[in-house]
Amino acid sequence: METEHVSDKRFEIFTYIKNYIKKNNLAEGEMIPSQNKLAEQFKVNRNVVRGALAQLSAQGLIYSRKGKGFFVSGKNKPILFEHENGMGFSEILNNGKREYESTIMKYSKAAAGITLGKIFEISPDSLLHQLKVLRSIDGIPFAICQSYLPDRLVPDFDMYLEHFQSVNTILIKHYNYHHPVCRQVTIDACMPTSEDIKLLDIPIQMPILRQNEIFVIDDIGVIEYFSVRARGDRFKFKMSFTDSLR
Amino acid sequence: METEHVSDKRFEIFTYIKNYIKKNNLAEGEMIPSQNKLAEQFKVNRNVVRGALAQLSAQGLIYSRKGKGFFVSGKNKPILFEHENGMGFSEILNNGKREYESTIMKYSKAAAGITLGKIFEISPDSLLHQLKVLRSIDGIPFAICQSYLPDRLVPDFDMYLEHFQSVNTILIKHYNYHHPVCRQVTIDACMPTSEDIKLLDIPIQMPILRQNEIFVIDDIGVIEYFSVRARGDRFKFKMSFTDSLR
DNA sequence: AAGTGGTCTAGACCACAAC
DNA sequence: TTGTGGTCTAGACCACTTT
Repeated sequence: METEHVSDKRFEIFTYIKNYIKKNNLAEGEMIPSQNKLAEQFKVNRNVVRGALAQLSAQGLIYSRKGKGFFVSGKNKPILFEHENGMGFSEILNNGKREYESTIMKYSKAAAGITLGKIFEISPDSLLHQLKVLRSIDGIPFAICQSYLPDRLVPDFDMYLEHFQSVNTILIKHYNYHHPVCRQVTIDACMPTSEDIKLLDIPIQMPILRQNEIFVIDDIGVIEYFSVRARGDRFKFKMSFTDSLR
Repeated sequence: METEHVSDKRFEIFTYIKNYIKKNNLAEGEMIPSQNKLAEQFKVNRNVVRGALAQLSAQGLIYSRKGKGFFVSGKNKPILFEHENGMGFSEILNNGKREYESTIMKYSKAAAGITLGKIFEISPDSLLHQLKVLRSIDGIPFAICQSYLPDRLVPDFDMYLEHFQSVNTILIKHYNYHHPVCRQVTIDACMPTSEDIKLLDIPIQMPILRQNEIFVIDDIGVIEYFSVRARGDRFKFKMSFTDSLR
């Protein structure tokens, strides 16, 4: 009764390498045996080894460098995001006392369109500042941030983009706005775009955690629509109800 | 100046198929050309076609059935989860008026251990009910739910598992507990385990959204630690601060 | 020059499904 | 029987890195 007949050498090698890393306690950056070595050791074709390595690579456990070899990935400790009092992305990074860098990727001013128009409660023709920023932590690209701000509330916003740290800083420093608060957060997962893969340096199947936030200022209205595409392996989101429930 | 020299037929075919689906407006379940057809059409080896198909499959755009072919995946509309008042998983499904099925996968009673002991503020030796449930919506497996409940608060919990609907129902109906409220939520993304892949019927690289919740009852303490592993492509998480900020 | 990963070819055999 | 996807072999050529 032949049942299944799963020889599946690929899976065997896949499991072997996972255990190999654990057993030999390989640290980040240490090399694992080459494709040729593994092919010889398991008496299989190199293509089979490559299949196993591809699977491990897609799961983010290893990465490859042409001409060098395959290496163990870092543990990528997740960064905790707490939403208790409606803090923004930058404040969370600050409060966690993490060193972070912000690089402006793109700036433009364009019509809101229907979807964004609804969020800001303005006509689709109204102008929005659109700012794309790459955030890195410990030198590792972490998130692609996209901010939208209504032109009427922050005229000449683009004049203050030099030495950019965060949108919040600009709002407080140059416009004397009170601290904006987060009104709504939405989170889901999605597959990375080719831009995500390039900028965040992740494998093509690494999940992206997408977080959208709407920031408001009392008596003024929606000041910012903020959308983050963050490395799923470094993103941890937490909220507590302790205050609001007591 | 040769630059790059990326022939990359795989990527060419990958893009072609993506456009093919869009252009021909293929609906869920419709078949795409076979590996042999594509190999012949592009004058490449079947292995190259297989590489492109694997990438599309890993991204959840297509799926395959042995002996039949490759087919277009469904759009998998996300299910929205709102956290305004500390509702639980089941309530959210109920409020959304979605038909859902719960299948008990496993039940046991075991010592809490150190980690769970801390959450429940009990000794590691104390017993916990441990319940694993598979939730499906519209017949599609959606999430694997793991519940932990302290034995001392819900003795004979396992006696009420027939015709199981939700833990909440049992707590209210059989123990007369007030409605438990959520105290804390944590969310992150992770790669699926082999169990996730099997039970949720997802590709091996499809991200899992993991949500942990701690439920408490006033003056009684932590009643349930709830951990969901949900299909990332069907999970959308939302919270609003409207009430607490006004 | 030798070793590494990346891509591709040509072909074999298998399990499964439909006719 | 034919066509489909799944696995694997054997080997070629390329680009890149190290010695």
